[in-house]
Amino acid sequence: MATVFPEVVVDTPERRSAVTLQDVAIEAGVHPSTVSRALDPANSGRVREATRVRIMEVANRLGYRPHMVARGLQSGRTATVAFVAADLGNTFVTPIIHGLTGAIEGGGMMPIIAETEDDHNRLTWILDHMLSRRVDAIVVAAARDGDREILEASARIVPMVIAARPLEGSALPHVIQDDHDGGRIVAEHLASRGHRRVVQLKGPSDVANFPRRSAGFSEAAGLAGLTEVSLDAEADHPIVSEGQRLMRRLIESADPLPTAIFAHNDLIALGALSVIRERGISVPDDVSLVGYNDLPMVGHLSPALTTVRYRSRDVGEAAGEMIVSLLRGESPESVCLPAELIERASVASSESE
Amino acid sequence: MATVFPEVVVDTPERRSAVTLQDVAIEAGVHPSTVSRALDPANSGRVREATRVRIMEVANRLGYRPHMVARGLQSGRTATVAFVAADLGNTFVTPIIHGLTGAIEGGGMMPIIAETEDDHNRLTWILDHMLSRRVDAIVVAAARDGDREILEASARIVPMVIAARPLEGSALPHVIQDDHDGGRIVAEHLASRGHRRVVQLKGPSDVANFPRRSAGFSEAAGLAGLTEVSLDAEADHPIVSEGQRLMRRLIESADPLPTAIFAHNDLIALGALSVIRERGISVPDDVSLVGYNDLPMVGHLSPALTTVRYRSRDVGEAAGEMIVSLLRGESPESVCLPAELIERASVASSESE
DNA sequence: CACGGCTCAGCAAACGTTTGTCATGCGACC
DNA sequence: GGTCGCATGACAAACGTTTGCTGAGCCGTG
Repeated sequence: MATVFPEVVVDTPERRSAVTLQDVAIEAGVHPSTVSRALDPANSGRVREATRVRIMEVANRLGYRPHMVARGLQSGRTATVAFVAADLGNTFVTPIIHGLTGAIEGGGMMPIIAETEDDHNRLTWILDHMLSRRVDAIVVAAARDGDREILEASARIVPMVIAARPLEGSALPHVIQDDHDGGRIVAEHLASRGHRRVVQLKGPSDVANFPRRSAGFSEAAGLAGLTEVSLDAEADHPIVSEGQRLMRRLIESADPLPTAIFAHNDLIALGALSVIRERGISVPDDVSLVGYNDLPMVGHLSPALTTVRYRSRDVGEAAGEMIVSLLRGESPESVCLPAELIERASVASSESE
Repeated sequence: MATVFPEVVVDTPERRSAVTLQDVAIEAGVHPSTVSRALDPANSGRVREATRVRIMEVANRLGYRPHMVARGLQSGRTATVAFVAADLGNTFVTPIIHGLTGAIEGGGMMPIIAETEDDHNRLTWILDHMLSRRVDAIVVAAARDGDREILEASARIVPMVIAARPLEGSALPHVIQDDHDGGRIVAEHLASRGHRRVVQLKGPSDVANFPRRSAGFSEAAGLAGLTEVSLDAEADHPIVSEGQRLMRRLIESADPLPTAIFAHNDLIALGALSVIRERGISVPDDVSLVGYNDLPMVGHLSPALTTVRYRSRDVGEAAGEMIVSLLRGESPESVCLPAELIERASVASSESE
């Protein structure tokens, strides 16, 4: 049985602009290497002005476009930065990508994205893949405790910056926010509003941000004489449903409820809030609530959520600048951005004394 | 003046795993081409089983990692998909990237990201750059009216999918949502709740979603006998501050206010809401408000925002699947996802009659 | 007038793969 | 027993750049 149209492949007439450096060279009557130099601002000094102009004219006329893959093979640089996130579904990461993109695009670099889903094996696979792609650098915003070795191994091959999530016990360059201090200012804020019994809804302890927030909070709480109700559970992931789970557990186990709750991030706070509401409890009249991250829009919640601002765009931008610096052969300082409390309506004064 | 340490460059001992196909070949005592075939599942049939096993053992022992840049140069494929967004600051895009990544990573493909900032010249530059990088396909979620020609020109060179924002008058494969119908269901909902005088807070008309929403709304409003208060302005960009501007203008120009407002997206709705509040007007008691997109968290606003759900994750995923299909040489059907109204608390019944 | 140095451009060797073609050796079939 | 075909693997030519080296002219200087 014969195929109807065996050679129907002649479907794409001029697919892939085939014009190459070679073509330009021939048309301009020079050698390819001369074209290469003429087109590279850094080397165009090695070419006579008249020749350069002629070459550029030809290049434009022919619609020449550099072949970055070929260039990458020869030069070893791909103008590509890997960005590894934990969860691309989290609105927290867009601003990081935004900042990163802005910081690196000046050099013609662009980010290439992957997502670990907080799975160590996936992280390993992704790093391997990124190394195969010969990215110029890697930004990891998905570090967890068990990931240190694999990350440091990769960092020995290609420049790496740890962002957003600290990597405990590692000397890799990083740009993070001061979570310990973030925890502290929350505790002090609650104390200053007269709260005495407080509780934390903790994020997963293998993501270093959360133990740090926890420690900062507990230390300051102790100093301020607060009593901290302990909950024998932490969130498996920093997401809404886990916030709901923790909040239910708290309601079952603590009677009376503490007067203030510190949720380790806004999503957990949101989950807690929904459970609180469905039980007919009022925020902030019956219980105060503090989140973390200041996600877009939590200022418009009812009540507007008091939270710690996390400047994720700045984190992405700083990470990008650090990459650029690293690539220049410099040794940039790690960055630790300050935490900042955003006071809104979800914390009330406690009349408990 | 002599440089202190001229040859301090010996700083990176084993930077870049230098082990190449060549190395594996020598160690295994075969020709590089044999290694290449042995490692490629599609061609490993051309290699004796025993040889294949030996080669793989050597490759593992040496820690061989394929050099995707070299492969890309030879094969013409880079396993890379360009994703072009308008504004990476918008939480709307993360889910799109999420869906896209999930759909293409099966084939080892990864997205490379850029942002137009709704600037035609930037779009042009980005497309050029992506073509230089020899991406295998491009997903554009940033189309505006004036972009049609440049997009179609690029689409002649590399497979392209238009996502999220329709491109009026173009036959390029696309995956969008039915904005016209979205506008319709909003109007019908308002009518069914007894509203008679309504108004639109329009998004920029060069982004095709908005005229479509507008048309769908107006047609259905006409059919339902609603009178539409017209506002002689539209948002320059679909962002909060523009929503505020439009709302102020509406308050100045319309007396009395219509009983219901259709904001063309949630951000505009949010801006409107903040102005409404600062004037002491109540939503939904004095005026009802509908948004569009169902951004994460608008369900937790006060009042919870009635809005049209935009399944941006699904859009990203469908776009990714379409890319995969296109790359297989197929001709996938364009996708138009249905709009769905999410009724919440920001729309009340009107007792206006 | 010769020679040193500078400017300009060509030559060719990489960079690490993939892939079409060719060579060898073997068993099988007629 | 000769030829055919198949399995296996080597060879070499790409893919489109960049870059160190070489060399031809030219100018100025001694």
